[in-house]
Amino acid sequence: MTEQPAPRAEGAAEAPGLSRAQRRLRSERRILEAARELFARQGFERTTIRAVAAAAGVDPALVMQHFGSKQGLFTQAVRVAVPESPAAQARDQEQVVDALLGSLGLKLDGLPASSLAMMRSMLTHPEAAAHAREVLEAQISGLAEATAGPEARARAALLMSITVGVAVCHQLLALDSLRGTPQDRLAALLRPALRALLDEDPG
Amino acid sequence: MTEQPAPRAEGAAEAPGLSRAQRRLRSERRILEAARELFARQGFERTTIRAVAAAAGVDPALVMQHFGSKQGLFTQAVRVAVPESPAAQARDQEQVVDALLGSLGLKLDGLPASSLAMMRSMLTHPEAAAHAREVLEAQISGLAEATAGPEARARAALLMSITVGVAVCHQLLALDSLRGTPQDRLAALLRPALRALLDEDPG
DNA sequence: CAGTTCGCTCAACGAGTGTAGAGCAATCTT
DNA sequence: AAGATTGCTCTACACTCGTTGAGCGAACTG
Repeated sequence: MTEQPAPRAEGAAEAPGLSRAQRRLRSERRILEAARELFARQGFERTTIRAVAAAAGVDPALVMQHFGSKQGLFTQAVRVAVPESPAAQARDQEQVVDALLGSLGLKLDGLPASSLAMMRSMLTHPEAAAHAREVLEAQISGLAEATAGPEARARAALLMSITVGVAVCHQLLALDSLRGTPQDRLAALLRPALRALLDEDPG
Repeated sequence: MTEQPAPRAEGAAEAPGLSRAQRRLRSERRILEAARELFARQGFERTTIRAVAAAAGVDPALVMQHFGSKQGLFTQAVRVAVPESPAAQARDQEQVVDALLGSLGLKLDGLPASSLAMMRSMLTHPEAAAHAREVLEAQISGLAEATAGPEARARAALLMSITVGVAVCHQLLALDSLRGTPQDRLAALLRPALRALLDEDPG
């Protein structure tokens, strides 16, 4: 019927058996989770603190209290264990290719929300761009070290660019032509291209 | 010295010999040019009409009068002759590869501001995303038709994804590892990878 | 040269944003 | 059980944004 006017959910009545610290932690997690999802879907600028708070079932001011500012919330939401270079412990080129395809989110069920949030905002939000550059350059370094050979860094940069491109088109733009193809087929088609960038040939 | 308090540049004193229609057109062009540059640099949401107007040396209200709304301005700024599929009149695979590398902005001196504006905003602005999908799918169709072979559409989609990825990383993120490599070298390194996606091999 | 047109600016509104401070009520302490 | 602590909400401020309508003055028309 008529919607209950939110019975003054004092943040207390629900979840009866939790301590104050536990409830605080639970709120923080809920906010972070909601923030990641919204940042991943709409990017930094279109995501409002009010929307995050509403999605988390919480007052906007609480978000400020926990994370200091919208930027602080974004930083926390995006900062997760920085994925080590996809080729950290790869022994041969085939393992490098496997690692790259894995980091694409083609295998498994997509990339984590935090990664999507960073990617979604990296073209419009300066801090996200800086973070993206940092992460990508680090991965390129690892990749270049693993591949060696002439122009290793340029090759590695192109490999990461390809990864970014496929991730962007598939996960963020959701191109039908990509979504309509099974992920293992995409990986299979992509594999020779990645191999071609790893091979040393007389250019 | 102290800056002149803008001597009431009535839009008339300057450019003495132009007719009203000519001045109107000149204003429109200036606004569009400023808009393209700002949209390309900061994306849709961070670009304000006030900033565009200031960059064009014009009152914000004039922008509204010319383009109706911020969205209208963006649409006009981004709508340019849709680039025909990079492989429209390609005869063999090598010409397809050339066309792809060309549409990357690696050759010449980068992509036009209108393309950069669309790319910059395509992850955060729904209209830009729709436009990007439309353009990319069209190019994929043309590419798939030119390449034929098994799974042609998936291959074409991956080719466009690679193009997008390199363009994003090079033109928008400005990754040092890419900017530090001559563009012809990047093209040369990329070529075998693109070829690998065009070749039909038993997968 | 008088009257009209119109490109343009000025000033302002209303909505939405990030953010800060006061206060409540449930939990923790003694 | 009384007091101190604190997670949380309410209210509101200051600001910026897109957008609008009135009006000015130069360019056009006769």
